Amino acid sequence: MSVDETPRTLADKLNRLFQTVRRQGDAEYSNVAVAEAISKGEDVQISHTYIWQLRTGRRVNPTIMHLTALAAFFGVPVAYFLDDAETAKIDKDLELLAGMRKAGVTHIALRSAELTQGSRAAITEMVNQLWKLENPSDE
Amino acid sequence: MSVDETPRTLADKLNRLFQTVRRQGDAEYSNVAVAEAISKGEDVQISHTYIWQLRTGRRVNPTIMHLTALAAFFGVPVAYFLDDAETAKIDKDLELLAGMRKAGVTHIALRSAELTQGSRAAITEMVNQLWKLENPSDE
DNA sequence: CCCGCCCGTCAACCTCTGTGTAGGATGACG
DNA sequence: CGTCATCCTACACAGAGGTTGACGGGCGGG
Repeated sequence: MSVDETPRTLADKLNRLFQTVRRQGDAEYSNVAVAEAISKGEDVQISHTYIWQLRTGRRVNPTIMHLTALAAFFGVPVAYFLDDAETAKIDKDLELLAGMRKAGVTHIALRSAELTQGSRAAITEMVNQLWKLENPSDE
Repeated sequence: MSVDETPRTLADKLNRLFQTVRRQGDAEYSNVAVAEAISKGEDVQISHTYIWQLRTGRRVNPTIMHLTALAAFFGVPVAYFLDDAETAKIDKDLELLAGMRKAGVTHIALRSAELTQGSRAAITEMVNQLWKLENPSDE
């Protein structure tokens, strides 16, 4: 992996962290050092062997416990290890909610929730009418 | 866990997702349904039993593989399960959905999102008027 | 009424994550 | 050169993560 490419695999991302996050005197952390620091600082145990396996791509599917501990140690959000294409895909789903809010729908919905049955029915009916008016083709 | 508190444990968060993210006809997804959907859609396998174990807090330390699959299915970023700040933010979105459904206004909100600017403004205004009418005391 | 269907629950089981332990390389110090 | 310290590598194994299969209960339809 070249330095200026964005890391793709979990191993790459972890190695990038070792590469950039160093201790005083710019010496890279060793696997053992990180393992000890984590096992001491957090209340999570991790072995230097396992860190090595993760860095070399021999293990690729850690539990959230270990991943969070590593992220905490290096001072990055856990999402650093997970964000990529996956996140992009998910973000599209969230667009619906975001879009609704941006369109001022939140306002409508929240207040509607506090309305009486009768008023709500009236609103519903009105929305349905408008919707039909604007979407003549759909069912 | 009451509906309006932000969930703390992984089990709570997962249950919250089941509670809010539903399929058409507002029926809650069953564990089996989710397991099948994930095993089919993503290239990750997961068993309905395991989902149950996570929901009931019997297992609390899943691997990133399963966690990402679950997050993807429910349309939230993986960070929802890991980062508490992220959880709170997203939870507010989920609350909106939950509140709307409880009040029977899912219909309104979803369709409003498809309306033109003008119609939406009209609805908003109408809701505000009704709301003021029914809640004279509040600001 | 009973049959089929799907659900949540449970316990036994199997796979793979994560550990213990040790070998070989390298460098510092005497 | 010998010793010590510390690193990365390797591999077998313990145990936690995840699955399988079965049981009992609720519900709708013939």
